[in-house]
Amino acid sequence: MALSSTRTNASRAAVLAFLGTHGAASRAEIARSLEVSPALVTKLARELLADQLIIELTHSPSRGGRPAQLIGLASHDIGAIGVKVAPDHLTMVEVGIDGEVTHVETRDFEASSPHALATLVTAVSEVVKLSTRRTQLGIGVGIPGSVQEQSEHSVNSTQLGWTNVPLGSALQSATNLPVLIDNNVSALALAESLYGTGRGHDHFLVVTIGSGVGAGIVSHGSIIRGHSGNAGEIGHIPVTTDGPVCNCGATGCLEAAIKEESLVRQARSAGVIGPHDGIGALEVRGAAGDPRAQEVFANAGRLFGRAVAGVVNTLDPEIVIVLGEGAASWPLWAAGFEPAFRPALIPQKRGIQVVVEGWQDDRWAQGAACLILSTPFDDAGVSGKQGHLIRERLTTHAGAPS
Amino acid sequence: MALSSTRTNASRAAVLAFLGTHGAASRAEIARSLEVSPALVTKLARELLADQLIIELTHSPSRGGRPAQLIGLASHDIGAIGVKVAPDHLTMVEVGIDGEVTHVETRDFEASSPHALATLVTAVSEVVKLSTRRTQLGIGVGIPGSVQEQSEHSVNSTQLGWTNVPLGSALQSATNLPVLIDNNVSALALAESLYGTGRGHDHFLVVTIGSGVGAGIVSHGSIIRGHSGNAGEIGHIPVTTDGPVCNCGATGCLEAAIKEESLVRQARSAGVIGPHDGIGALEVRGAAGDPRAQEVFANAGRLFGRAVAGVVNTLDPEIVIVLGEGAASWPLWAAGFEPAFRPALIPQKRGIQVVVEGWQDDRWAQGAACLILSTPFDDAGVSGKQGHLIRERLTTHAGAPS
DNA sequence: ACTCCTTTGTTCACTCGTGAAGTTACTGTA
DNA sequence: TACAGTAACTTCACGAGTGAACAAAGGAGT
Repeated sequence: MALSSTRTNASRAAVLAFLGTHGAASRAEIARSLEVSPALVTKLARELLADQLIIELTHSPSRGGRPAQLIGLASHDIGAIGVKVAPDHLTMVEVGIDGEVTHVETRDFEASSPHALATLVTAVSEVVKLSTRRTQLGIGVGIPGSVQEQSEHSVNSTQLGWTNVPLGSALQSATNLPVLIDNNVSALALAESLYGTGRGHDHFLVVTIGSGVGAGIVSHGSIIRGHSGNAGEIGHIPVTTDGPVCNCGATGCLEAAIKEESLVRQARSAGVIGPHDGIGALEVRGAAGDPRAQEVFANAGRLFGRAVAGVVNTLDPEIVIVLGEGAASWPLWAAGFEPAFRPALIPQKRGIQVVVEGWQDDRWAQGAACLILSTPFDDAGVSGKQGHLIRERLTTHAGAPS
Repeated sequence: MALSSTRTNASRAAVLAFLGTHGAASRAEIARSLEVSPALVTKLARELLADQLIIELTHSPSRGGRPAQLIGLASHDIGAIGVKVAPDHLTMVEVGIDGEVTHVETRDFEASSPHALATLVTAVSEVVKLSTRRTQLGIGVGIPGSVQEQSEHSVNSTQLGWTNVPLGSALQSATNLPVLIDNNVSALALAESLYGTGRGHDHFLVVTIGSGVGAGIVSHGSIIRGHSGNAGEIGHIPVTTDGPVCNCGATGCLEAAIKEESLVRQARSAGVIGPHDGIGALEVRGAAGDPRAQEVFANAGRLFGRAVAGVVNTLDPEIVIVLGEGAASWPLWAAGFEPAFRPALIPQKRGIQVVVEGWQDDRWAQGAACLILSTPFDDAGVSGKQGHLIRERLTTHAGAPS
C-alpha cells in the first residue's frame, strides 16, 4: 500500500467525491458529469470495487435503454472539518461527505488578541479529537480576507487585523490533517455549487449581507479569485457621493451604507430604536409595521439592488443567491431591492432569478468544509500539495471496514 | 496525409501558435509557457522539424547553463482575417500570425438593411480572394452583441438590430474557411492578452469608451463570457439617479451619461459647441483650453472612474487597459477619472496600473482576427469544431514551400 | 413474438503526456 | 586548467485517457 500511494490517480478521487456529493449514480451519469469517457469510468469503477471503496446498488428503471446500474460509496463515514473565523467568534462544524452538518460548535474568539492563533489551533484540534467519524479528509477555513498563495499558509485580513499569519502551517502541524484556507464568501459559493442552489449552474453569484457585504463569483464553473485573491469585494462599490466614510477610507461605499452597524446607526439617530438597541430591535420594528424602520431597510435594499445590478450586468450570471445574517430580514430589504434592481439590468437579464436562502449560522463553516470536499474536482490542481494529500486520504482511507 | 489528419494533435498547433505570437523561442521556454513537460516539447519539436513546419535558429547566449537552441516558424506567411461589424461600417483586416496588420479595408455598411448579411459576406469574400498570403487560418468576427453557442452560428445584437442572424454559417459556406464570432470587446481583450499590454497578466480588464462603453474581462488567463455571452456590459452599470434615459430603458446608465453622443448633446445644450458640431469639435475645444469643454470630459471621467472602480473592486484585476475611440482624448477624461477612481478602490488596489493605449481604428478588427490566432491555446476546446479546423489548417498547410 | 431503437456498460488498441534519470554545453571560480 | 554549478535538452518506461466497435438489457410499435 505504501508503494502504490505514489500514484495519486486524480479521477479515482473525483469519482468518490462525486458519489459523495451527488449520491449514488450510474457509470454513464458519472462519465457525463465529470466529462470523461465511459470507458474510463468502467475501468475506475472496477478498481474501486476491487478495493471495496464503492459498492454496486440496485438497477434503476430503464428509460428506453439498458437500465443503469447504480454505484455508491461503500462507507459514508467520511467527512471534513469546516471553520469560520470571525473577529469575535469561531464556528466549527463537522460535515459528512454528503454535505450534511453533523456537529456544530461555536466559541468566543478575539481575533486581535496576541494568542488568537494558539486559541484557534487548540479549538480546532479539540473538535478533530472529539470527532467520531472514521475518516477526516481535512480542515477547511473560511476567513474574511484573502490568502496569499492559494492553499498555502499566510493569511491577510483587515477585518481580523491579521497580516501574514501562518494559520495553515500551524493548523496542519497541530492536527496532522490537510488544511485549505480561503475567503469565506468564496467558500460559501463553493458550497452552493456543490450542495446548494448553484448546483448545475456554471455562472452564478453569491451575495452576502450582514455585518459586511461580499460576493462569491462562480464563472464557467469555477470560483473567480482575482489577481490577489480580493475578487468579490463588492462592499466597496461606490454607490453614493455623500454617505458615511467607510473604514477603507473612501466615501460612498456600499458596505458603509448598508451593513448592519450602519442601519442601526441610522435608525438610532432617527429615533426609530433606542440608543442601545441593535439590529434585532430594528428588524422587529420593521416586521411589526413601523414605516420608519421599513424605510431604513428599503433604502438599504435600493442601494444594494443598484449595486448588484451593476455586478450582474458586468458578469452575466444565471442566478443570484442572497445569503448572510441579513438575509433573515430579506422581506424588508426586498421592498427597496426589487424596484431598484430589475430596471437597472440590461433587458436580457431582467428575468434573472434571485434566490434568498434561509439563513443558518453554521452555513459559513459548512462552506469552509467544502473547500476540502471539492478538491477532488479541481482539475487544475489549484489546491496544490494539500489537494494531493486530500485525494490520497480519500482513495486510501475511505474503504469499508474490513 | 488524409489518414493522419484524424489526429489533431492539439499541442503541435499550440507550439506553432506560440512561436507565431511570441516569436522564436527555446524548447525550454515553450514548455514553461505552455505548461507542459520539456520532454513533450522535445518530441513535438522533432516532429515539426521533420515536417518542415519549424526551423532551428541560432543559439541564444547562455545565462549560466547550456545555451538555448531557438526554434522558429519555417514560414511566417500565415495569417487570419479579422472583421469588425459596426452599425454603419465594416472594417476588415488581414493579420500575420505575429499579429501585425498587413492590410486594412473599411466600407460603409448598413446593418439594418435587409441585404446586410449578403453585403457582409460579399465584402469579406473579396478580402479573402485578394489576399496574397499563402495560408489563411480563418475568419474572426467581432460584433457588438452576443453569440449563441460560442463558435457556432447565430448572432444577437441590439446595436445592430440583429436577432439570430446565421452569420457564421453564411461566411463559412461562402469562403470555405473556419469562422469564429464573438463579442467585439472580448475579442479586443484576447488581442491584448496575445500581443498587447495584457501579455503575461492572468487577470486584467479592458475597458472601451467611445460610441458605447464596454469591458472585456480576462480572469485566470481566460475570457469571462458569462451565462449568455453578455458579460462585460459595464455600460449599464447604474451611476446616477437622474440622468438621461438609456436605450436599454433604464435611467442613470453609465453609457447613457458618457458615450460620445451624450457628451456632444451636453456640450451643444451648454453652448460649448455649435448645434451641428460633433465630438471632434468638442475635443478641439477641450484641448485648446476651453474650461466648459474640459468640464464635460472631466464629468464623464468622474462617472467612468467610479464605475470602473466598482468593477476593479469586484474582479481584482492586475491592470486596467483603456481603449476605444474616446481614448484619444484621454488627457481630458483623466482630469475627472483619476480623482474619482483611485480613492474609490479598496486600499490594496489603489496602486493599480491604468494603461491607456493609443488608438488605431483597425484595432477592433485585429482583435477579431485574434479569435482565430488564439484557438490553438484553447485547451478546453470552447471553440469546438471550428477550432479543430483551424488547428488542422495550421498543422497541415503551414509548412515551408517545398 | 418480432424488429427497431435507445441507452448502458465493456473491451481493446492506441496516443498523449509525464517523471525520473541521464546527457550536453555553457559560465564562473579556485 | 580543472572543477563545480546551472540550465537546456534527450531518452525511456509507464500511466492515464480516448475512440471505435461491440455486447447487454430494456422499451415501443407492429
